[in-house]
Amino acid sequence: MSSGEGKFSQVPEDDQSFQEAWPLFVDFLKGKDSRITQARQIVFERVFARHDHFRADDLAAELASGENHVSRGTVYRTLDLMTEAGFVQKIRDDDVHAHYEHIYGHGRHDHLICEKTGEFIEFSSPVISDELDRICREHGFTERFHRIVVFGAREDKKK
Amino acid sequence: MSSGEGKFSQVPEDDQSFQEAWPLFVDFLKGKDSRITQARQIVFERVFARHDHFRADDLAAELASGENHVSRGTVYRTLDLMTEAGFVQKIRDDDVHAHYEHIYGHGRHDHLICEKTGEFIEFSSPVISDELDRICREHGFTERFHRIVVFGAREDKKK
DNA sequence: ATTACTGCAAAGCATTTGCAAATGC
DNA sequence: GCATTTGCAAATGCTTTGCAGTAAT
Repeated sequence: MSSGEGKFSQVPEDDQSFQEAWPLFVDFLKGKDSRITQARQIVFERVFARHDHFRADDLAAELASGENHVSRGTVYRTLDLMTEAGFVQKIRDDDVHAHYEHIYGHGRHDHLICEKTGEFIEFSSPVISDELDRICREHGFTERFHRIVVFGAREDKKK
Repeated sequence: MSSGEGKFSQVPEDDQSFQEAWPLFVDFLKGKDSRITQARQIVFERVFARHDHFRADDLAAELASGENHVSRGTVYRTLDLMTEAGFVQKIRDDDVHAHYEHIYGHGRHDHLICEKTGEFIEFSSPVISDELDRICREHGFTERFHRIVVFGAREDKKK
């Protein structure tokens, strides 16, 4: 898909994130009396190797037929664990397919989704966060997390 | 895609909304060389009779076995038409099931979703809209529509 | 009379699950 | 050596679709 001006491309951030995050996931699993398995590590690593968002079934397909086989079921199961542990967030919307992205080291953010190119543009806004806080308070509501998705199109650069 | 030019009804009663909206849907269908059928009217009416949001499959199940039979396929097809015409909006999120709600006479709004009760609390915020506008502009992005969902829980009031 | 629409049931398809075999601890 | 996981594949469950009959124009 888009490959051009990757603003993160010069930083080996993903790899570093992985190095930092994996031990945390290990702890998480231990805390649940769950096991540190090869399949889980493969999935975890693959998720961190991906940039931005990805489709669950896409990842599953990729891993189901690579050299590091991980079955579809296991990919979905591991993605659930990673969500529970807070390493990925689900961003499923108008699409039937579940999308995920890893958030460790990124911080929460939301997206503008270009319907022409499928591109995901990240943004985050304290103004909106504050306002949502206010709204929640007003309704006696405690937020666990929120999701904002703006559908539309990126304007063409001046022709 | 905004609705209700100038005619801000003070009475957002569902029945009245239906009375106002149905002719507009008729026009929409005529404009597409589509037919005004009994099934479509039943679905349309049922949607307006519902308060707030509902699940597509729920509506389909209801109509598939009532006195006014409308088959599942037709319900889904009609819901698509209504979405295209702007009478309902899809609010699908963490759930596999598609949710809809009619927006005619309500105006766009977003939701706090209580994970304990499944309750949908509506809100709308000019502050957020303005901020989103600003963000879109900043990214050279044209919004078609957006969706904000806040997951969490409503605090117990008393007791 | 046309031709779109409906109903039904079968097909799609992402995701989940049951169970025997494999693997972590 | 046991319990948890994995890998299949079969099952789910919402949604879509093909087709023949039905209804709208």
